[in-house]
Amino acid sequence: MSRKLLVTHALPYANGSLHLGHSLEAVQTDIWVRFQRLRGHDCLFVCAEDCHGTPVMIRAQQQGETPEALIGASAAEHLRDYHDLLIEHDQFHSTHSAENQRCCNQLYAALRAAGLISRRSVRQAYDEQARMFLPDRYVRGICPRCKSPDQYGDSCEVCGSTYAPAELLEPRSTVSGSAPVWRESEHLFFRLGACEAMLREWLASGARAPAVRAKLEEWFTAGLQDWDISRDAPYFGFEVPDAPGKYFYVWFDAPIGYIASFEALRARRGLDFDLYWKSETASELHHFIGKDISYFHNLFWPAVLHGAGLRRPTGVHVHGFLTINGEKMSKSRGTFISARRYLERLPPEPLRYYFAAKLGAGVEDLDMNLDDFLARSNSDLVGKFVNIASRCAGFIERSGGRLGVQLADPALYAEFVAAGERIAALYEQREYGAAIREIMTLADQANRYVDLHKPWALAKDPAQAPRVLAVATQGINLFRALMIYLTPVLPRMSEAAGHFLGVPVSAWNDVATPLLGVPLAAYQPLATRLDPALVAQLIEAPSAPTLPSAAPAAIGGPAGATAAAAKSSEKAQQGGGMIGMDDFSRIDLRVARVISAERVEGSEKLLRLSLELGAEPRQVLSGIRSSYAPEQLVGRLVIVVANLEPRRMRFGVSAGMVLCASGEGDGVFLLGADSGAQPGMKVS
RNA sequence: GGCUAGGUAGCUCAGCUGGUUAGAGCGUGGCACUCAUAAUGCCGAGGUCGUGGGUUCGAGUCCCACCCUAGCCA
Repeated sequence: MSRKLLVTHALPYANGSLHLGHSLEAVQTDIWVRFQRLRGHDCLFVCAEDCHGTPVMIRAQQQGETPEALIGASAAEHLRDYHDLLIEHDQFHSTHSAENQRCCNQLYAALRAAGLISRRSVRQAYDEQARMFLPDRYVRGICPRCKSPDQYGDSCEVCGSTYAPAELLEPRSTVSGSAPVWRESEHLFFRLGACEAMLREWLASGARAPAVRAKLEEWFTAGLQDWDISRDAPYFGFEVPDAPGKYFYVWFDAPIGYIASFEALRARRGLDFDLYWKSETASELHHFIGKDISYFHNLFWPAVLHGAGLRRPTGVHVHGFLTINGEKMSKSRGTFISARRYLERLPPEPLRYYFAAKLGAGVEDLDMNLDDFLARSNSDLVGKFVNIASRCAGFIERSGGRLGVQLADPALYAEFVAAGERIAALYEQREYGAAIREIMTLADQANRYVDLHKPWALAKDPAQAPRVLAVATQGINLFRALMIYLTPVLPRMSEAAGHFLGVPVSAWNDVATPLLGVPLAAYQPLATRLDPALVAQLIEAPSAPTLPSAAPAAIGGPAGATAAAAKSSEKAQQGGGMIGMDDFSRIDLRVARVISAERVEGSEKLLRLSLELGAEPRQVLSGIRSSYAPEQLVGRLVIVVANLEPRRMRFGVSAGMVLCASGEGDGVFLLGADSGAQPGMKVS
């Protein structure tokens, strides 16, 4: 029976580029959507640009443009990233839209009518110079607990304690730099506490990861607090209809953007609103989100929907965060990878495959180990899966280019078909990793099958020609079954395979009927190995140092350097791994003299070097302790990468890299300069 | 700081309600094969299951403490 589903992933915020964490969520959602469609269900997939709030307003001011211009450019960039990641939204809309304003007003009116809105006064930091109220993140000062300087108004990054901005010592506004004053202002509150019984009932209804359930239980125990849904002018957002000068808080209007995006789609396709949003409807609503916004989606959002007389979500699917090589993604650690940086270098499907192979239904963080990524893509995808088609295609071609009329081993094929339901159940439960393991086990079986029947040996005897064809036909059909199962993950490859097979993959159930007697197109490689050099480039720090921004939420604006980097990396790809002079000249190599060297306490590998390079001595942490004693180094001339982005390590900041040679065996060997060279000289 | 989760072979992960010699894939060593994008098949090596206690006939699996990582604290 065909289900009706509406699916979303979290809205990207208009104040930064998408990174691989966003990509993970989009890919997870897209795979589920494509899977549902392949199973014959009616599945809509909507998303929108999240446009409102103080960060967007301030950033637009800083850049001297209107918020509308900024969010337009951001939406265009995000949409292009999603497109290139093969994310297939039915609708990508905007929270700054007529539809969303209408929806916000309607929901607000309904909540007010239901008695779920209250008003009360709050005391808040106010910047008299900028003439605006300051969100907690825009007040910085000394932590009241541990006295660390320059901490946010809501929590200390050093000691981890949380507090109110008023407790901060020597507070100042990050907008104007002035000391804030405290002012009263009347705000609107959503009475979440009144929804507890309903929420408990709703939470009990759906399947949820144990970790999510435990966390929600904790929130209930702590008591549900009313939620401030208004902000004072100036604010970039929608004005509250019955409260002039007050605006809906961005987190109020953002999830309503899901409805607004649906509305835009409804207008285009003539859909039925009630079928998707009316209370008690039989259609399904699924949200895919990160664990950081579980509170909003598991408490506020269903409460707002229900309070306004609408349906609640069928599922809120929470995923963990993406780490890179075991580390949190961050610019200062050099592990920040934007979606564009990836897409400029590598195709989307290996990434989709890698994410799928590691995703489960739980909230555990997922590590993208770049060596693992390379190995998995090359060995699983190319070495074992695509290889099945590749090794059989030649036999078909030499037998006349047409598949045989029957399978050599129907029982084995039936096993592949039977596995389909198990795999489908895993996709449905979002246990993609388990599904992929299942599929790759089948791929191993397929390769073993071909190995066992040795068509290349049979082909030496012309009398065995029918047998050769039958074995190759079997192999191609096993490949096709797996390609169907991988279609949600690898849509583009599936299309190419459809071209090769002469029949596109159109439904999960295509697997029930083996492909026989039809001509095959000439085989073209369906995937190629990833170039390790390009994978390694993913974590290189951006060449142009990014300017520190006053807006704390500005985490990844479109860097000016990316266009140039794109160009040169394109060249690099075309030139088969060669780089141009441009690329080389971006690396600032310098001669430096070692002033002092010492072992780093607590590390087995590192030496702390102080280098004479320019006016200031420079600290570099170098992993050469196994080969050099500190006293051997003092006074030596070495070569350093001078413009490497400083990297914060557990033992301090390392500002540069000392060049060494190393090979397969033990030992690293320092590069030096002949005598006469002076510290600071450029190496070229 | 409080809370929620995770810490299992070089890497990434499975291990259900505690029960015989802890599994898989990748990587690695050897062999075979040569149809296939140096692909594939077979065989092998690799783990005191974060640390320290405890419960039990028996613990990766339960309890306690601690360490490390991530998220949340509206």
